[in-house]
Formats: sequence, C-alpha cells, structure tokens
Amino acid sequence: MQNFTKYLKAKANIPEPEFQLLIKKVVLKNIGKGEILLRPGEVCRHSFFVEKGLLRSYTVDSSGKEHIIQLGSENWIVSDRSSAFFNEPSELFIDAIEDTHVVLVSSDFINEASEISSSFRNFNQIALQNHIRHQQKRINLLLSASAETRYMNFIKLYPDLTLRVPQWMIASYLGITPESLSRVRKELAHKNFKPN
Amino acid sequence: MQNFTKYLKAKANIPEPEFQLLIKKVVLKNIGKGEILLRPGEVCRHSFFVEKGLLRSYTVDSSGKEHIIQLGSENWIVSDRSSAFFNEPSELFIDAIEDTHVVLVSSDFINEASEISSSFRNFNQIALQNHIRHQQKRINLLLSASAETRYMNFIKLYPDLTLRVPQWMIASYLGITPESLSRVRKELAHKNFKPN
DNA sequence: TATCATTCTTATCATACATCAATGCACAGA
DNA sequence: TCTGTGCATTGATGTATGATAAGAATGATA
Repeated sequence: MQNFTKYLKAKANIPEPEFQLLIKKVVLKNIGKGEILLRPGEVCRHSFFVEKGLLRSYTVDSSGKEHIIQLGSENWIVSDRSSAFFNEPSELFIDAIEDTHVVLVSSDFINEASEISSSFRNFNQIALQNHIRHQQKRINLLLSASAETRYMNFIKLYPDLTLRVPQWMIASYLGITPESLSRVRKELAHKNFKPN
Repeated sequence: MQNFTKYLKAKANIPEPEFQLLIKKVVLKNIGKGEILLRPGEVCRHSFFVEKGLLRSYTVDSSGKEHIIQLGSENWIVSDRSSAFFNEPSELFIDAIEDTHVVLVSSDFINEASEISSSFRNFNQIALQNHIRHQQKRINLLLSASAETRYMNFIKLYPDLTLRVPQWMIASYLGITPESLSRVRKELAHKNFKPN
C-alpha cells in the first residue's frame, strides 16, 4: 500500500486522523496474470489503483476482437468510471497483463473522502478533467492521424509501456492489427537507419 | 436566457437569492453563422451554453483538414474543458454552424456556484462523468466499428443533428470523407428498399 | 428568373490497412 | 532435449476508404 498512501497524501491533503480512518476502507489484493477483475454486465464496484504490475480495460466486439480502452501500470488507476459512478452495468473487461498488486478503492471511499476533505474533492475533480483531456487527445488522433503517427505518439507518451505490453495489445490500443503494427515498426526502423 | 435558467434550476438546486446573484455573472451573446468563438492558442475562458442554434468544436491538422470534436445544439454546452480548467492554450476552434444565441459561462461562475451549492457541485460532477462516458463510447466506436456502423450510431444518437448539420461535417465527426459518407448513405438506402 | 456558391453525389483510380496463411522464434513444461 | 503454445514477422491478396475530378442538386442573392 506504500504507493497508494504516498499517492493519496501527495494529491489530497487529508488531516491525519481522518486519513487513518479512510485508509482502513481500502483493500489490497494480489491478482495473477490473466485474472479478470471486471466483466461486461457487471457493475464496476471499485477503482483499481495499481501498486505494482499492469492492468488493462478492453471491449470485445461482436466478432470477438478485443479493443483496448486503457492501460495502467504503477500509480495509475484503472476502472470503468461510468459504470462505477452511474451504477450501470459495464461494457468492459478489466484484467491483469502481469501479476499485479492492486488497491481496491470503493465508491464509498471516494464519497466519504469527498465529504471529509475539500482537498480530496479538488483532487478528484482534477483526475476527472485529466481523464477528459486524455480521451479528447485520443479521439483527435483516431480521427486525424495515420497508424504510424499514432504509434509514435504512443511511444512518446508511454515509453515504459511500450516495452512491457505485448505488441498485439499495443496494436489493439491503436486500433490496428498486430500485422500492421509490425509493418509500421519495420518502416520506422528503416527510417532511423537512413535518416532524411 | 430562458433555456439556461430552466436548465440550471432543473439540474442544480441553488437557493433563490444566491441564484439571482449568480445569474448576473452570466452574459448572453448573439453570434452569426461562421463566427469564431475560440481559436487554437487562446485559453478558453467560457463554457458556451447554446440557447438557440448550433456550435461545433474542431481541430485543424497539419494538412488543413478539419476534425470535429463536438457538436452542440440547444441546451448543450460546448467548450474546451481542458483549456478552461487547466488554463492552458486550446488546440481547438469553436464556431457557429447556424446563427446562435449563447450564454457565456465563465470559470468564475462555476467556481462560485460550486462554493455556494453542493447541489451544483454534484451537477458539475455528473456533467464531467457524462462527458467521460460519451467520449469512451466514441473511442470504442472509432476503434472497433466501420464507417457505416458509426454513421448509424450517429443517426440514432443525434436524429435532430443529422438534419441540421451539413453532411460533410458529419463525415468529419465520424472520421471519414464526405464522399465516403455519401457512399455509406447510398448503401443504407439500398438496404432499406430491399430489406432482407 | 438568372446567377452563383455550396453541398452532395458519382465515377475512377490510388492506397492504407485488413485478412489469410506460412514461418520463425522464444520460452515453458514434460 | 523435444514439443507445444503464444507472439512477431513476412508475403500475397482483398477491401474499405481516401484522393481527385466532374457533374447534379440545392439554396441564396440579385
């Protein structure tokens, strides 16, 4: 829980006694690679803070193909925000790409922390706004950029994930096939050997 | 301002005296078709509530092509949330597709209303969460669905906009060319005349 | 009504990316 | 060491969509 407490203390200034009460509400869980935390149809009851490891959320379309919505490594939160907030059944899977330690943060936790601390409210607000900004950039890239551009952008944004996440998942995140990604990488390699 | 006050009263339960003070902070503005409300590089100082008319936000890529991020008709809010919230220069244009009456809602307004009323805070929270949900669905469609599917989804979601927004803009929203949209429409028409 | 601009459609050709299939690794388990 | 399984690469081919260009259609304005 070290990462989580550090994260929370850095982001939200909650008085120590309340902090200790709150922190009790939170549960640490170890999950194995491939283990599923959320399935379509279920209501997402938690935000999953990644202490150590790697999570993903994704949809599966009618033809069985996976489409990765989000990737999250250490100090990131993976969740289906809409499902959790609106108490709706989710359309997403969430599972572990590596063996992972997660902190289960319930909606209760968030609500109580919000009542106790305006600083936490503020932090939560910022988190939502960051999420929106991030999604908007992604939409804009999907609308306007080629597979190659999107991949380069991914590398720049997530250099660590580029190494840890299998290529076929990166392809899925980018909205292309693994074969296409392989070709894009080949071209980029050529370009680097013959610059300009 | 009728729509706006009605909207606000319905969504957030602000005591009448405070409501009257707040409402003074808000400015009504008429803008002509094609008039630009926000340009890239500027910080977005307002949320634009559409009293009557039609707004859009969009990016322009390096080759000069437009990509529509958002469309908003009556009772919708169009804005660059990230720019407004984080005080960053925007990357978006916002302009009017029709002659439009907008209510200019400043960040000040939102902050003050948030302080006065927990009901407003709650409303604002819901608005952010709705935005996230909407963007996520769009990302998922862009990752997984064909142009035809995306268009059908658009029609279902925005039957009113389908009639008011020129097709080349709908194409831009969907991430395809106007020519492609024309083809998609042709095919859909055929399918409807020879159903199964 | 005539004129002009904008939007939509149609046609042709070009291309990015998908699909299908085969091969080559690497690594885990027997 | 052998063998199976998952992943990355490569090649051949297909297809949806893009690019370009040219009409129709629509609508505004004189």
